[in-house]
Amino acid sequence: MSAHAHPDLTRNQTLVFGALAGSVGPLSAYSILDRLRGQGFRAPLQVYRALDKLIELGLVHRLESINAFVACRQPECETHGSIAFAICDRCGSVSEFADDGVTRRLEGWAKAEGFDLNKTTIELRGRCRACRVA
Amino acid sequence: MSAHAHPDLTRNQTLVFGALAGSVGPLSAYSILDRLRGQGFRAPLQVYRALDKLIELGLVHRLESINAFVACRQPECETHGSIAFAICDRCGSVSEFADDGVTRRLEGWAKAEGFDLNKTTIELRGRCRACRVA
DNA sequence: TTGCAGATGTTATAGCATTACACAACAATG
DNA sequence: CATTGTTGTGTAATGCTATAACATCTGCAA
Ligand SMILES: [Zn+2]
Ligand SMILES: [Zn+2]
Ligand SMILES: [Zn+2]
Ligand SMILES: [Zn+2]
Repeated sequence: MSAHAHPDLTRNQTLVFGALAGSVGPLSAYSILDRLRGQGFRAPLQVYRALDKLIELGLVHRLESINAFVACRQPECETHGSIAFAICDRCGSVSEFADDGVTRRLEGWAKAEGFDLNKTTIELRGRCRACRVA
Repeated sequence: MSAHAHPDLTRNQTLVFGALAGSVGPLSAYSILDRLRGQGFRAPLQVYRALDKLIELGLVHRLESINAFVACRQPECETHGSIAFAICDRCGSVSEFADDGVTRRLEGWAKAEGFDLNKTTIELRGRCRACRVA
């Protein structure tokens, strides 16, 4: 399922993570809600609260440019300073990767500018190899 | 005002760009709308349509992680493959910068993966030098 | 027992963005 | 001139994303 240990998730957190882990692509909070109505979910806040916790734990990432969420699929994700995502605009697939060279340069800029860096968002939009020809 | 030439903008485009260029920080589409009600703006679409065009022209950038927009302030912005933004979570200030090393590495990854790269989003969140101490 | 922290349930509301349709201005074509 | 196509505009309605506010419940520690 995941490259991470799951430190005692609650029921709601487990359900939300399961929805994401079982999906091939990213899901919006509202589509997660719809998938979990059968399990008793009724309001967006149930999803958002679980997502907040899962993101804090590093099990889930938020894709800022499409307002959606994915289960982490990068082994040793948190050992890297920043993570990048490549999102296919045609099929919706997401590739997660780390490039320490990119991280070093961005952290170098921050240090030089006195910017206290908290979180880095790197998202590539385009067409994946499979969709490129089509 | 700007580092760019302004190729015959329409009235609405001029007003929206003026609002952004005259603001110290980024603005949301709805706060732009509020600022332009006195000039006859009535609906969000008037703002979004102007923004679409201004972004296409490279005069304005969208900040994905805060759903807001800024006037471009980077000289020769479009000569770089990708642009990064550092956003202060306390005062809202935004620094725009280009790092060709970062661009090279991300483009390198895309080429190696066969990913047809269309747009790159790089956003740093944290505290600017001035807010870091406070 | 009491108190606290974290998680949950529910309703309402706020904030962001697009769809759909009608109309106006203008240039290019024939 | 009449036609056609393109781009911008105005307006209303709708849809999608996210949070505020308040009540309740659970488990655990003092
Ligand atoms: Zn990850
Ligand atoms: Zn694809
Ligand atoms: Zn720029
Ligand atoms: Zn600041």
